[in-house]
Amino acid sequence: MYSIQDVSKKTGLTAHTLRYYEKEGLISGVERTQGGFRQYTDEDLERLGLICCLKNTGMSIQEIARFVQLTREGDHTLKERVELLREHRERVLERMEEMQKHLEKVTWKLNFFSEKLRAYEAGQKKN
Amino acid sequence: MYSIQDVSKKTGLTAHTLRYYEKEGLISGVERTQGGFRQYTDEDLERLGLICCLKNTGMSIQEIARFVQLTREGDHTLKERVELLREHRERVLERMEEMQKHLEKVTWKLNFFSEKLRAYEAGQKKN
DNA sequence: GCGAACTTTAAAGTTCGCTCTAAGACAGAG
DNA sequence: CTCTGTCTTAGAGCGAACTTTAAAGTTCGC
Repeated sequence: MYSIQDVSKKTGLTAHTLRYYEKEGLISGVERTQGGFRQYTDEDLERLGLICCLKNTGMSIQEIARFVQLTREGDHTLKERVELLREHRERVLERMEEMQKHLEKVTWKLNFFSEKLRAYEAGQKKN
Repeated sequence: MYSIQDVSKKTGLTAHTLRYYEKEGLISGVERTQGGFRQYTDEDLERLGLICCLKNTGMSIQEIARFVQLTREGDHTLKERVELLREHRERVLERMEEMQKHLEKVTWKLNFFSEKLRAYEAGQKKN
């Protein structure tokens, strides 16, 4: 059992953000102490792990909430969940390809400027 | 010479966004007709191309504005520009690696659910 | 030279994903 | 017990990147 601070340290999310995620339906059913403090289980941490992966690959809070909702509904939503993940994966791959392409142009420009800089500095030295 | 609409079509940015970029210092010195309408040159389009690459790879509007500002200042800023691009490139590569890693976990989860779905559907069919 | 469609500006509004605040409850050390 | 620090909630605030609005000016086909 982990306090919200423990989980904050483990995940890198702030306690505020963890509460926010809970409010938005990203992580449901977190247990409480008799005093009302959150107590996260190892399973909660697992679930948070997937959530972070989805978020980090650019899924919106809303879509993640949708996914979590489906998970809670049980096995009859498996198909929809598979589709949701597949589509997400597809989108991410496309985005990464595009980024790759755009990064290449940046790299090209970087090399261009590097060369120009070399020439410029050579010119400076002469005077 | 291109109107703002022409450029909008060519770049995929809206006319609103183009004006916004200009206001934020991303694209400066666009010529005007006697009536005050923007007239973009091929060179402007070139510059917009790089801006889109930077933006698409996650550079903030502010940083791009900084880069453009340096460019305007002349060759003595070449070194700083090279550094700026190099750092950006480094950050992007890191981010892409991380995304790759997180996407792998998503893919793993996707396969897991696919398998579970197959089993579930097989179970359904039996009844 | 008229009217529809397009352009201009400044400024307000929107969405996302947090982030912070306030006010009160609770826990553990001494 | 009391003190200090952490927890709770609802709700306000924030920064980024647009997006929309309003009111006025311009262009162009007929």
